[in-house]
This record gives sequence, structure tokens and C-alpha cells, in this order.
Amino acid sequence: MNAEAHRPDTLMIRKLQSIFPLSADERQALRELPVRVVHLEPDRPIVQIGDRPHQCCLVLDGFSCVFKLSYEGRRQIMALHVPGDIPDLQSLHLAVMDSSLASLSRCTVGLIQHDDLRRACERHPRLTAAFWRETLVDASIFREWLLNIGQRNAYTRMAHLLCELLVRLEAVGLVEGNAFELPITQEELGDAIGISAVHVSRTLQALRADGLVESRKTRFAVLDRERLKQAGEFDPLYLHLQERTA
Amino acid sequence: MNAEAHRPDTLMIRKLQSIFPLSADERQALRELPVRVVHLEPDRPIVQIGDRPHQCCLVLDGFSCVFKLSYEGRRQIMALHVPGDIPDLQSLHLAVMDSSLASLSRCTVGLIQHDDLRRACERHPRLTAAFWRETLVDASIFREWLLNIGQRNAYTRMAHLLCELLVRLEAVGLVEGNAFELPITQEELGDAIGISAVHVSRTLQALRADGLVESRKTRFAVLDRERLKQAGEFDPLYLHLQERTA
DNA sequence: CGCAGGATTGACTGTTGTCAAGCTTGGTGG
DNA sequence: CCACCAAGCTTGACAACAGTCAATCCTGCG
Repeated sequence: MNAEAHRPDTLMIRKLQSIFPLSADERQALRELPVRVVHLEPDRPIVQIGDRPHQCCLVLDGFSCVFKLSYEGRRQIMALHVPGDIPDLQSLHLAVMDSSLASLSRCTVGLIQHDDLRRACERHPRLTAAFWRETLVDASIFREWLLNIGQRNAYTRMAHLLCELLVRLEAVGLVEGNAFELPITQEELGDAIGISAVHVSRTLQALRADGLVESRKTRFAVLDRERLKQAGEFDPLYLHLQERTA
Repeated sequence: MNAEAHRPDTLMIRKLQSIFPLSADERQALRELPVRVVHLEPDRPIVQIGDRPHQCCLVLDGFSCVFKLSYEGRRQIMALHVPGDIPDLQSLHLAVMDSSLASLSRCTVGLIQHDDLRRACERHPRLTAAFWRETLVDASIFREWLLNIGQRNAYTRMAHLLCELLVRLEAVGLVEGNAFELPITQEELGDAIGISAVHVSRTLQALRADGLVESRKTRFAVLDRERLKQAGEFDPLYLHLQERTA
């Protein structure tokens, strides 16, 4: 990624603009937000369930996830975050974290104080709408994941997840051709779609055998977008991109 | 339910207050919202995926749900709504519905125009925060359901769902002793926790055999709250009730 | 009384999980 | 420079939870 894209404000603005039009004024207010940049190794906690954070986390580079553990220690990943996402924006209005947030890959994040965000929202009321909207899109993604995990088989789930990542990464300019980096393990992929690591391996092999994707190391290439969408029952409606508020 | 509880404003206020403290002024503004009351038979559509609604739906009596269908026609219920809930509050900021909303039981709902809600929020900015918070609690419930469906077995899932309903119905005064009405079919219960109707039957039998619940017709009684919570790995943290925003 | 929708039961199937072993690969240090 | 190690991936055998199908039973309602 180039230096410009690494600038916290640029990424956040790009992401917000993908779901909500911003004025020059509003963009300026976002650029002026004080951001503390932090680099993280893989699998590092960022915020834990039960915490009462006073700041939000903006993903700048790499991947993070929100997850919870069952009593038997099984992990469900509720969300994967791509650069530009604000995974714990909810903490602005929910005092206590109901899930944990951690880095998956090596990761750069920007920390923004709640107070600063609240001040920006007061001065620019449409920013409130923009941030609210972002949390609503997150909720929409949770709903789609519920459908994915609750009603679809492993093959379809995996195809769906890859379609979603392709679209979301494209929105922030992280897809080259049809390929993207996804530096997470098969176990983590499995925790995201509710299947075991062993079955992830088999499922990816099936997708490769069917000529839908290619994957070497952490690089995934989508060979046939249309067929992958079909296989994953993927309709990007739920991402609410570029929606006219008509 | 008595006449007072049936009044749209009373219920909504009670529900909002369970997650957010409201001033007398703010309560008054809610009472003044124009509400169109509608009665629905079971299984009637309220809003459909793809729609662009200009109003929100407040559940006054009975149960509704948000759901989507997979390509093979399997239905995932993403949320069950109890009286006081506003299932499609998201439509205030997301133009297009990403899931469908329908009645499950016979049902009374109140329809409130977006314009009226927006005006109330402009005049009483803390109402914006209250409504935003309600959508965030919904999102938190989606996350918990992801954990439930993705990582827990049928027995635990069912116990968890019953615990959640007990707590949410209690918050709006719809639990007598340890019992509540849940006038939905086993098939619908199954669609909510991602198991087949046949397996719902077996699972409820197991819960009854273990002395955790009793169910006759549509009436469910929790016989041992503590053991049911344990069985369902239930921790009400994610419902964000009565949270101090300290 | 008969019907329809829902619940239950039993038999069988199948997708996915678990376990354990072997393989690949990248990194480290002698 | 190469041997070794650890993490992650792959493979095969087997087990198990849950799905499907079909028959039967309830029960409320017309």
C-alpha cells in the first residue's frame, strides 16, 4: 500500500464515502481527528469482552476480527475487518464490550478518542448519520452471516465469504485484478464460517477443483466471479454500497 | 395485556428506557409521535427485502421476525421481536431493506413515519442516541446468535434462546412467574436457531426430560433458571440492559 | 365427526467433526 | 549453507450430530 492510502483519514473517508456521501467540510472534520497509530503483531488483543473503552479502533492495514468463545472454548468470529473499517464504533454508545477485538494478521490500527468523535458529530450532524449508518451496515453483514452459517453448507459458505471479501476489499482498493491478500489461517477462516479447520482445507480444495478460485499461501484469486457468486448465493445488496437515499 | 400496556408510546418508552435513560421531555416527544396501529394475522409480510420503506414498525403485541431465504428456500430467522421492539429501525438510514419482516403470531404493530422520527430526533438529540443505541443492541444480539448457531449444539442453542426470550420478555413485563407465551411453531423455532423442526421437537423433549423447562402448547415455563442459563451458556451482558454509560 | 396443522417417533442418511499421521514451508541458528 | 523446528496444511478413517422421510398421533376447529 502506498503512503497516501496509509494515512488514517484517507482510508476512513474512502470507506465512509463508499456507503455515505460526505461534504468537503465533513471530510475536513474527519481529517482533523487526532489519531494514535499503533502497530500490532498477529493475534494480539485490541479490546476485550467486558472492557469499557474510551476510544475506537480504525483498521489501517491488515486484518482484525471480532469474536467470542463458547464455554468449551470454541471461537466464533463474528466479523472480519478490512482496512477502513471501525470494528468497535458501537462502543461510542454501548459502554461495555460484548465481544473481543483482536488482530488476525500483522496489523496497523488508528485509535480515536470517543470525545473527539463525539465533538466532530456535534459540529457536523451528518457525521452522526454517517457513523450510525456504518454500524447499521455492520449489523446487516451480521444478518447475512447468520443466513450463511445457519442455512448453507460449507462449500456455499466459503464461496460466499470469498465473494464478500472481494467486494469489500475492492471498495478500499485492495484488489488487484481478481486477487487479494488474506493473511489468515484456515483455522481462522473456519471460525468465521462455523466449520472446522480440516473441513476448510477440503472445502477450498473443492472450490479450486471446480475452477472457482486459486489460492497460494495467503493470496486468493477469484477465477470466475460469476460462478463464485452463484456458488455462494452472493447478492451484494446487504453491503448497502452506494445506496441512493431517495 | 391491559389497555395501558397496549398504548404504543408506553411500550416503546418502556423498551427504550430498559437500555437508555429518558427525560420527561424526551418521553413526551415519543408520546406525541403519530402512530398508525395495524392488526395482523400470523405469517403476514410487513416489509419485504428490497423495499424502500418510509416508516418504521413498532411491535405492540405478539411476535414478529426478520428473516431471509437461501436459494434452496431454507429460511433463517435473524431476530425474534417482542412487544416494544422496532425491528426495522435501521430503515431510517439504510434506504433498501436487506431482509424481510413478517408477523409470526397474530400481531399488533404501530407504524411511524420516518419524517416524524427524524423530526423528533432533531428536536431532542438524545433521542438520536437512544435509537442508535437500540440498533446497536440489535447488532449485539445478532453477534450472540452467530456464536449460538456457529458453535453450539442444538440443546445449548435452544436453552440459550429460551433464556434470551425470558429476559427480553421480562424487560417489557410479559413474564408471569417463570412462564411466558410464545405462540410460534417448532418449525419457526428451528429456523431461528438453525435446526430442523424434527430436531426442535427432540431438543425440547430433552430439555423437558432434564427438568429445565415445561411447555404446553405455546406456553413455556422455565423450571430452573440457573440450570437453564448454564445449559444455554447464557450471559445477559450482550443485551446491554441498564448499562451505566460511566 | 372429520379435517388440517402441528408435534412426535423411528429408521436411515449424510455432512461435518475429530483424531492422528504425514507433508510443506519458512524461519532460525549452528 | 544446511539441518531442524514449528506452524500450518493435507489426507484418511471413523464417529456423531443433525437432516430427511414417512408414518402416526394430537388437538382445536368447523
